[in-house]
Amino acid sequence: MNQEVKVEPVASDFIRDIVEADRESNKHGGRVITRFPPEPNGYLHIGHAKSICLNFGIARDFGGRCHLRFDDTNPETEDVEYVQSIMEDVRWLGFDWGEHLYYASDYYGKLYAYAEALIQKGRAYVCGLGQDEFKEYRGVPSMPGKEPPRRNTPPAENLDMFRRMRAGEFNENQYVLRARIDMASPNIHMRDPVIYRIRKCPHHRAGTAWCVYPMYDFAHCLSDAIEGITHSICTLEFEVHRPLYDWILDQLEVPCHPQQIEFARLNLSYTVMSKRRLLELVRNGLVTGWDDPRLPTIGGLRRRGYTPSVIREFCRRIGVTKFGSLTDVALLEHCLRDELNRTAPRAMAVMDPVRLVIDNFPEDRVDLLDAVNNPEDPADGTRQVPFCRALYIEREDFMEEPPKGFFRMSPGREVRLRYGYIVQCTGVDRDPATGDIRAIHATYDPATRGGNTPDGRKIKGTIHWVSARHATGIEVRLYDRLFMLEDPNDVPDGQDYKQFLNPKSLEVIHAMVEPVLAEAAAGQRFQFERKGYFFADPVDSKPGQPVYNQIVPLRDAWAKRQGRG
RNA sequence: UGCCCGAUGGUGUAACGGUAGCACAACAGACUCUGAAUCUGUUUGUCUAGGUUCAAAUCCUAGUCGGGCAACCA
Repeated sequence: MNQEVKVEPVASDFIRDIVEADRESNKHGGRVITRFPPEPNGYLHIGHAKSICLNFGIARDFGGRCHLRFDDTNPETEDVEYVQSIMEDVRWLGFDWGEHLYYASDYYGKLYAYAEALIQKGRAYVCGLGQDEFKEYRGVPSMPGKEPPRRNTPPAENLDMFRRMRAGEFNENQYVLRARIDMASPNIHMRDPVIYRIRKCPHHRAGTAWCVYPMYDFAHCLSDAIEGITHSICTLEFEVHRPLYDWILDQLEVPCHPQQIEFARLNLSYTVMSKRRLLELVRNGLVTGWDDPRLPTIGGLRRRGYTPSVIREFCRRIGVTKFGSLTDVALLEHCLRDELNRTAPRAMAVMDPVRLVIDNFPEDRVDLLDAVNNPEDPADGTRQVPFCRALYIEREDFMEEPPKGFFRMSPGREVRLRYGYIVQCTGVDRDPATGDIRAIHATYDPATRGGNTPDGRKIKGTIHWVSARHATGIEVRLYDRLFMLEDPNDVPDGQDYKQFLNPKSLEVIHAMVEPVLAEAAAGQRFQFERKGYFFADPVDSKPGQPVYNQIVPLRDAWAKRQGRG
């Protein structure tokens, strides 16, 4: 296991209960072996993280192991590019498969032999029905299917045909190998499912060694058995496949018979999780790529500034059930704030700057003021922040005619400049043409250096600032939810989910920041005081010129109150 | 329509026949050199109808609602 992985206690769930009971009854000789079996045809997202945490977490908690197995049985859609990114993402999440890296494609030889064994038992046959006929013979859920013509062909003939399939004598789609189960089964998956098809397509690992490829249902259960998996955990849509999973293993002489257990996949509010939709957003340029910080992909979350531990904590909190739920993204954001509050150093950045001139502060004087890096972590120490006559403050922190309850800066009132001085606003300069505020004027109280009030007077408002002379302008990207609809998978009739993309999901601004932020290295996280948590983008930052991605804003009771008013 | 699965506050989850609890969210207050954090408090729940039982969120039956399944995808 990766050093970084903390062993967080995980409350039990129905799957852990099963594993625990099996271990106590010595069902699998007390062993616990799980696997995470992605198909290398797309990038991982936070839904996969749930599965990864579950499978690797169970292995860790029960002293077992978890395999990483690429379920690469479809050469047409898979690619090594995905293999690489999936391994990177799993490692980044903090999990380690050790020696146990496997590929279903490495079992092609064994799987082929199992298929021949099934034929020899009279439990599989080569079928030459065309796609339309195939459907017709299969029937529909409410009506039984009927026997395909070759269903009762003797094993020897099927064996010969299957070998010829393998030898490349037939065209794609000309023949398939089918399990011989029950054409009248109420479960469609048991109506003689296809277990091998012909594909004259090179495989990203096996090359051109094969022109017959096993189907998921055949390959998956056998791969599990070959690896000695004890608990084969998958999502709910495979529930109806379980009888087939068990049937295949029961027909063949396999090393063990793993137990398939299904759980509900993760759905997150205001985003989409399906491969198809994610791909559509990327292909149509609606996001900048697979690692767009607005996407729930692992790459996107990493780029946004999420940490592996936040994702793990989130997965721990959502639990595991068989109920198809929609998890509120607010829970994810809570996990983020909870961790970042403890770990992120603070700094000041003014996102929408307006000039503040301290009229009684000497023109050429520079005060270096001590500022606490992280009030939640005294070990993080202090830094010095330069203070001058001309500063920038947040435009929204000044109101000429403040409403009730506003306690920032307004004419005649005192406000604290964080770690600076108590200042009193004396007036504003306006653009004579537009009436816009060009600068705010104030006087400072020299006795309040550091923001202290030796006379004990209470100052309600504290605002952040930067010294105009020492500030650096940098790019900051503010993110909001990708969709305006809580559940983009459930759009009103006749409408497309893409219509509900949030046009304001990305806003690029130029902020004025204090020196520590301008000097930061890519990959560093900060809390911009009173604003939110930000991450120096590892891709676009340059030395001395970081670009910040907003990870998550701070909660804002004032904004909420305004929104309500 | 056939089969499979599910249903506990707004959301996510616990309670494994014996006091419906936790977290997020929301709301109110305290505190505060971040309108953050922290602390305190409040609101809101067992899908319906029968049955079994001293006792049902839990077991049984039926219904309702929701999800899944009819790729030579996984």
